Parts: sequence; C-alpha cells; structure tokens
Amino acid sequence: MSTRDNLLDAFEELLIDDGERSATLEAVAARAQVSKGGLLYHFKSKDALVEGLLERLVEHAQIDAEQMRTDPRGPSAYYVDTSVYAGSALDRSLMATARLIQETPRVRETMQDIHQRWFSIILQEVGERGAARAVMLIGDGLYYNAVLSGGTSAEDVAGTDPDDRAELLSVVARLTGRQG
Amino acid sequence: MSTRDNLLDAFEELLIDDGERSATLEAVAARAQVSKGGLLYHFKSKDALVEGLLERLVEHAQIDAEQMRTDPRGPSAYYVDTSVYAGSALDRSLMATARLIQETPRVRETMQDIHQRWFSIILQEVGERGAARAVMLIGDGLYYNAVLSGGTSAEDVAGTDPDDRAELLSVVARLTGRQG
DNA sequence: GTCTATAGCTCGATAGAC
DNA sequence: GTCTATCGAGCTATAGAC
Repeated sequence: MSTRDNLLDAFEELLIDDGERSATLEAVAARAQVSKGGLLYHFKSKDALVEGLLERLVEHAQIDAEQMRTDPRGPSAYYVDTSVYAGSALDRSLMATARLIQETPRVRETMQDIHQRWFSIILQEVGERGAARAVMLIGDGLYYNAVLSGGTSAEDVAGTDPDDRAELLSVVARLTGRQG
Repeated sequence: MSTRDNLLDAFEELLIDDGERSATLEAVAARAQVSKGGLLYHFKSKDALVEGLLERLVEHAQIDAEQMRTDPRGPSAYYVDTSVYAGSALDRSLMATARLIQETPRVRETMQDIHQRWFSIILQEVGERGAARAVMLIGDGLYYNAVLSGGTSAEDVAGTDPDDRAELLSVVARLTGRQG
C-alpha cells in the first residue's frame, strides 16, 4: 500500500479510537511508522490531511451509492442494513470524518452532500416523502448510535443482534410498501 | 444567575458553535466575562468543567423524562417531536455534550444512560421491541441530523418544516398503534 | 471571589541533512 | 522520500496579589 494511504488509515484509526484531539500530526506519523517530516512530505499541512480524508470518503460513498441502487432488496433495506457499523472502508471513513465536524466547513458540506444523495436514491424508491424520511432517519439513528458507542467494539452497538436487524427490516419493508 | 451557571452556559455555547477544540479555558472565561483565574476558582480543572456540564445534562434529562411520561400525545410522539433541535436547555446540553464524546468515558456513559432511560419509557408505551426501536431510531436520526447541521441556524435543519413534522408523527403513530 | 503573571507542555509547521 | 532539530503559538494549571 502507498505511504499516503497508510497515513490516511492511521489518521482514521486515531480519530475513531481516540478522537480529534489525539489525532495530532505526530501521533498520525507514529502510527503509520513514519516521522513527522515524512508525513509532511505527503501532506503539506493538517488541512491537506483532512482534505485527503474527505476525498477518500467521497470515493467510498460513490461506490456505496452504486451498490445501494443495484441491491436486490432495494435501496431502503440496503441503507438501513448497512447503517450498522461493521467496519467497512466506508464505515471507517464516515466515523472518522464525523469526529471532524465543525473543524472546517468543508467537512460538514461533504457529509451533507453524501447524505442528500442517499436521500434522493431512497425517495426514488419509496415515492412518498414522509416514508422516505422515516427510512432515512432510522438509518441515521443507527449511525448515530454507532458514533455514540464510539470506538468501543461493535458488539455492544444497538442493532448488531440478528433478530433486531430482521425486526427492523420488516418495519422498513412496511414503510416502503415492499413485502409488507 | 450564578457565575457558575454563567460559565457552564459559555462552555456550552462555545462547544456548539465552535467545537471542542475552541472551547478552551481562556475562551470560556472570556465569553463569561471572567478571567481565567476566576473560572478556575469555580472549576478546579477542565475535567471539573466537563463534570459540571454532565451534571446539568442529567438534571435536564430527568425533567424531560418526566414530561415524556406525562405528555398527552404519548412518550413516542413527544420523543420524536422534541428530537428536532429547538434550542431548549436540554437541546443545548445534549449538543454541547455530543462534542465531547471520546474526551472522557464519563461523557459516553452518561449519554448512554440517558438514552437507555428514554428507550425504557418508549418500550413501555409501544410494547413491541421492534417498533419501539424504530421509534427511537427516528428520534435519534433527527438528533443526528441536528448534530450534522452543527452550529448553523436551526432553520436549515431537516425536520423543522411543520408539514414534515406532521408527516413524521403520523408514521410514528402507525408504528406505535395510536390513532394510526 | 476575581485578578495577573508565568511555568511547563504540546501542537503545527519550517529548515536543512541525508 | 524520509529524517532530526527547532521555532512560535496556544493550551492547562499554579502561585500569589488584591
């Protein structure tokens, strides 16, 4: 893997596990097993490091949106089912980026863009605005619970239980009008 | 108002508007129109300041839980309807505290406690676990959107529109079995 | 109860050797 | 492409005057 990606991985891990404050240039460099100078060769400033994180997030989100559109269960079921933190590349990008809200406006704008795109896809499937919003909010709620549970193991996160997931998906099916 | 409460208010405002990093002792003292030494007389350390914030949060949450139980529309409708950021004392406490997750474990524990209590109340009303979870998640999603929208004016926050709120409440009514 | 001054530390960023 | 060394700024916390 490129040193660049290695550094971004280290940055993500630190953000998720220890938060914004702990994700200093020195800590990122240390975790990537590079010196601070080595880091600053690839990213000229901390802003550049954040920008690199956002670029990767957008890439992952685009791939995810495509899978969301083509999933046989439909976008809504896909969205709710994948909103539980499972440690995917997108999950990690999102969790890490969430720690940086109000660091710079770019972070919030990027996350809102992605969020808006998801909503468009779900609205297209569901048709009705109210139900589409409810589905979105359930996914958002799951994501919020993951953030609230923080860097702790995914085991404790609400929604990991298979029965709970099935139950929730049936509620979503009712809301979307599919098989419900 | 006591200087203590004044300082906690200033701390909250800074956290909401500018984030954890900007909420330094100096900044808090300045916003409360007190010197840094004055602040440190009331709160011996930054941890003590955070602890003060958590105590107020718990107080507000207890009052809110009581209103939730006694609201004529039922706890679920109350929860979803009040999860939209409206600038109440509880809203501000929650938003501010949300910025401090992963600062110390105490923050996360306190928020999870409050969250658990809300769930108990809703489950008691709804009866069925799956539906109760769905209702909770919708509220959580609204709250997450508020956090995502950050310190920006509440106008842009999804869920502020009266029609949207009514539509959402009817979905909740369907899930809880009330009037739906 | 509130103030100023400052010690001690850590951060982001630069400079320059290799 | 990676390293060490260091500067200047900003942070928490302490000491002591008023």
